Amino acid sequence: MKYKAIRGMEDILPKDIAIWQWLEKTARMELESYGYTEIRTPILEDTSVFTRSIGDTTDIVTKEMYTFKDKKSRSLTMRPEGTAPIVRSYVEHALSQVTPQLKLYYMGPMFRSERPQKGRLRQFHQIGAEVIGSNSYFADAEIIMQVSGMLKLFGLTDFIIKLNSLGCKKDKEAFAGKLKKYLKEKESILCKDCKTRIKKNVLRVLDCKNETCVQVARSAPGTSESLCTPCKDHFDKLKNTLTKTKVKFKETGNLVRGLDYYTGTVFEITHPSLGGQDAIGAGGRYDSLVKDFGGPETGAVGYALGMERIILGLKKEPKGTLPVAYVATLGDEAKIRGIQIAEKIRKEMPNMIVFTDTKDASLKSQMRNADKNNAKLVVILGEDELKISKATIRDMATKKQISVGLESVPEEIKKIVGA
RNA sequence: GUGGCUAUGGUGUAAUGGUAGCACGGAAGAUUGUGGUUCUUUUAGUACGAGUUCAAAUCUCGUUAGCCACCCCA
Repeated sequence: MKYKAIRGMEDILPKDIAIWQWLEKTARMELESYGYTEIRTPILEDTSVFTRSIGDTTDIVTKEMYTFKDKKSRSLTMRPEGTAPIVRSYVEHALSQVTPQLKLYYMGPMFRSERPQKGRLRQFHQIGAEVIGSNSYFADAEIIMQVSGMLKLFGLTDFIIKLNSLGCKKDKEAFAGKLKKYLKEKESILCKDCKTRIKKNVLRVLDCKNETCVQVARSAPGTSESLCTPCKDHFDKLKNTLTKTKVKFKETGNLVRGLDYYTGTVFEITHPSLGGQDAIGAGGRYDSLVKDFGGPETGAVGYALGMERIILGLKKEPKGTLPVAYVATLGDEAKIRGIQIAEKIRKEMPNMIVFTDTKDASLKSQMRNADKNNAKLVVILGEDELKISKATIRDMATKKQISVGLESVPEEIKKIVGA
């Protein structure tokens, strides 16, 4: 086997495509019913789009990005996530001038050069949504409600929405300072990773899995204590709204996101059946990002779902239900007529899949092929039929065959299918 | 990125260092124009590269890839 797909990048084969298409279709319908419209941004961006927004000390930026130079020595990066490019686009095209509030969704491949595992690829796919232009807790509530409903629509049941608030930029900084101070005192008993985290990304110490670190974190100052009054109010109202609208969530004080741009509300959706990579989605508020990109002060919330992980959590796969017809032909003359008849059936019945023989195979093997493709009926066209200008239609289930005029084949098929 | 486990036809599996076999799948056929069951035939493999040995799927090393844990994350 000489050629292989690049490590961590997978082909989605025909046998698996149905679930992908179904997921995409369902997500589109659901998101559009909430007033979201799709946005498509390029896969390549100027590297600084990500370094500035995600944070240049975060792991995503320091070791996981596919970054390279183009022929003119510009540093380009394959998008590791969807929010930063959207905000870039939002500011570039001054979309804040078009409408005060914009609801956007996207779906497509993202790239991160991590060590692949189950549920973790280097090219993976996300579905995401962003509400740009609202500071209100209600935007947070609606987006969480929406994602929760959509996951249920996908057929996922036992997911958990973890919820926390990091507070506004000031709160976040104050909290980081407080935490840093506290951890410095305990530094000697922390694990190696956490020691570097104190310098690079203090908040992450809170969700370290090391036992002593967990204990240290338990008595550390929590995010909730350092929220300013408006932030606390925002968070309380959000929780209240979710409770009243019966969206289940779990307040998780040590939930911290890995991307620097998050402020205020953060949430993470996990699914227990997925093992190590159990986060199927995550999101939060990023109120200063639009401004960081040079736009106006704009509140925004969003989330992203990992499609591969959702598929792993799904139990049943949907099956295609379109009826199938197979046009079996024998001889050159019949082949031509067969192609024409197939065309006619397709035109009159757009919801039917019509196969024709493309190999000049024997009738036997054409029948076999028809069966393999789950054909409901076969139109047989051979020399005998041509002589009398008729075609034979065989109902595969009942084995009944009828002889009909060439012109009326589509009509007869309609009768059999019951359309 | 670190550590561990693994690698045999398309898929799932077998082979004390000594003939790579089985099942499923694919293809063709079973008196020449009719599918699903059955039967026959056929197809296709030791991930890659070195080494040890008379002899390697099997032992050693390297590479690559997958899985698991960590890291991180969707």
